[in-house]
Amino acid sequence: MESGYVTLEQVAEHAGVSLATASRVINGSTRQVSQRLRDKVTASARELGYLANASAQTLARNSSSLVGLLVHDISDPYFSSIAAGVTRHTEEQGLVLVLGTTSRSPQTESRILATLRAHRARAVVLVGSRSTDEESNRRLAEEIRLFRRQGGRVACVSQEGLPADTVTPDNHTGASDLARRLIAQGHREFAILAGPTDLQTARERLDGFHSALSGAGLALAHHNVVHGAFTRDGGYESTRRLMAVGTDATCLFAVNDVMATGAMAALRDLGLRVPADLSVAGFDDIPTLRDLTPALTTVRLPLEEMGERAAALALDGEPADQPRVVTVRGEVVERESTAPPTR
Amino acid sequence: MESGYVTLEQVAEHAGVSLATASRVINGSTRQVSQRLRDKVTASARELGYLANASAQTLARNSSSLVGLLVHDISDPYFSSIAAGVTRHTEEQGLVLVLGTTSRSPQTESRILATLRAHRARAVVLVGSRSTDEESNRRLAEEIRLFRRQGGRVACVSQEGLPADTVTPDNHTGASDLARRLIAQGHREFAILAGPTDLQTARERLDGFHSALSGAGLALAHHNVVHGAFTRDGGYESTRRLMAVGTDATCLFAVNDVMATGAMAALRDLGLRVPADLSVAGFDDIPTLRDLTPALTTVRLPLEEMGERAAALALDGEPADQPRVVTVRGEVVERESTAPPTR
DNA sequence: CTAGGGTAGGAAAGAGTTTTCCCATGGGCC
DNA sequence: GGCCCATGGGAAAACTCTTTCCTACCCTAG
Repeated sequence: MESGYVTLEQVAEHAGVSLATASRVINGSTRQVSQRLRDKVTASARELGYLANASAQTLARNSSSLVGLLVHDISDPYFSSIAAGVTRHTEEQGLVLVLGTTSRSPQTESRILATLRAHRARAVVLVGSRSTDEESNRRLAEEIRLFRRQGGRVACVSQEGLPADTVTPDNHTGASDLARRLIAQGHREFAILAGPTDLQTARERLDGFHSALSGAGLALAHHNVVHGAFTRDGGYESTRRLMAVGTDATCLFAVNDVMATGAMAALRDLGLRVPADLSVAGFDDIPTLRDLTPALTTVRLPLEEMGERAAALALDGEPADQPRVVTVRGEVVERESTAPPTR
Repeated sequence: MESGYVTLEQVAEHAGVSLATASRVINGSTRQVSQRLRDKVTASARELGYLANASAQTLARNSSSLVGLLVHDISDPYFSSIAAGVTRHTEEQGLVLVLGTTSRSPQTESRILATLRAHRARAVVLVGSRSTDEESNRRLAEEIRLFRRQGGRVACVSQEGLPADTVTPDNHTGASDLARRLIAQGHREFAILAGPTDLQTARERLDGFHSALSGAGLALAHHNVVHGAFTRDGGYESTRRLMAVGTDATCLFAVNDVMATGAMAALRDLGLRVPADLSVAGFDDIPTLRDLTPALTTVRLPLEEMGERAAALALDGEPADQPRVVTVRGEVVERESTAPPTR
């Protein structure tokens, strides 16, 4: 009470019982304790202000209540939406969420995974597509195997192909659906802000969009595909590059919403109106960005729910021996940022 | 190597030294170890893939590498921006960040603080104004004292008056400065989305705005002050209520940016143009919302930096015996959402 | 009335580190 | 040459729990 901590031993002594009995009362083991002693122990614990030492419990039980969450950048609303879902699920179960920010660096990712392993974390949720680089994927897979060998569980969001359960959007279908809707609006020439070349998610969305165009007998000019960073500023900069050389496109598809936001800002700075001069579409339907004007035509993903489901995969039920994949369909949401072309 | 873990004892045995020596090499204590043994131990550790058990270390050292971060809602960009700053600082120091989401519930807050105490967390950063409710503040203060008595450190963002270091924006001055700029634009009648009545931050911003109006000899009509939730939807709903009864104001001040976003959405839905029909101003300058159109006139706060400084207060240097307060000045940013009134 | 089985309680052995304390060795100094 | 001190190494205690194993007791059945 005075300074420092109250230990279970003190509680036991105060209650006049053994350490074992006190432990059984406090954590409720399989063993029964008589009501009389039970009352005495709980009364003593309350009186002394006992709070179990989580490290000691982790050590003794060899299993902790920590759950890791790895994101690239927590200030990106895409990640914070998913994080909210993961948080909800872990908090419901009385678990502790450890937030790791990788800044898109595989080394940092490995470092954080090792730390979680050191803490005997119960599970970890990896969010965000990683690169298609073979070497770093191999190392990540190895890190995941180590984690699982120690009894930890792993789930991913948007990252198939790893030895772990996954919740992933159907990027290909979503982008195809979007493309067909834009074609139905009358668009024939498209430009694409395709994100980084080595990012799986970006690539799938590009492919899906592309294949729908092909299906409609439309071609995608090479100079109308611009690669750049998967961020708001990447979208801005890619758009400036695109417009600097000029484009015949009537509709611009950015492979995610934050890039689309950057694109709209760039177009505004160039004095172009959306959708009058150029339509713009995104992907994700990030809640925070729904108040943009003109409102963004995009593919809605249930981000928070995806986080929750990933957490559930990593925490609930029995661990699967085969990686499970939960695919989430996106739904096209048509808003004001796209309109039939005027030329 | 096989399954489970490698312990320090195995490393020691493999290297042919005692457990004590191995421990000294791995963590680098004050004691010297000869280069010869040092090399043997590090080689063995690497070969066996040794990873220290963090719980055992925490137990033995009675101090962990966990740092708590408490926010109301991580998907709110205000909090995620601050979280990014805190993350940066903790990650630099090799510490582990635990994210707690309180959903604005004092009970949840207490529960999470207790959990952090159980884990012997090194420090905790509390973000976000709490209510002016005496009772819950008293209990929070008590919780903080418990935490500090156990050697933990505490820092707050936007919450003065607790027994802990604080980084806080100068809400009063910021709001006053904003009011004066709006008056200079020609506005004379203002409406205010004042947020919850019991939220300290909201109240300070209201007061600051109000006092600048008084200073300019302007009154603030009672029916032009609307209270509501401190969120985007709160702003939307407050605006609908305000406009339902009608207002003579030419400028609407929302006490934070997310509320201002809701306000702009509501006005758009009502067919009103910003700023032509009504100017709108906010507070915070949240990065994610900078791409709104019309761009929001607001008071810029260096959110990420505030998070970083709070983390620094909680982690660097010596703990202060007196609570330290770092005040951050906000800077008015005039953008397109406000313009001289047309009537 | 005794043997057997079930149950509540406690002693003690872990769990994997750090750290204290003790010992041995070697060097410097008189 | 003997003494003292500094230094590096190791044994063992400490940290706070959980859990196994043992004992004592009571109840029931034969």
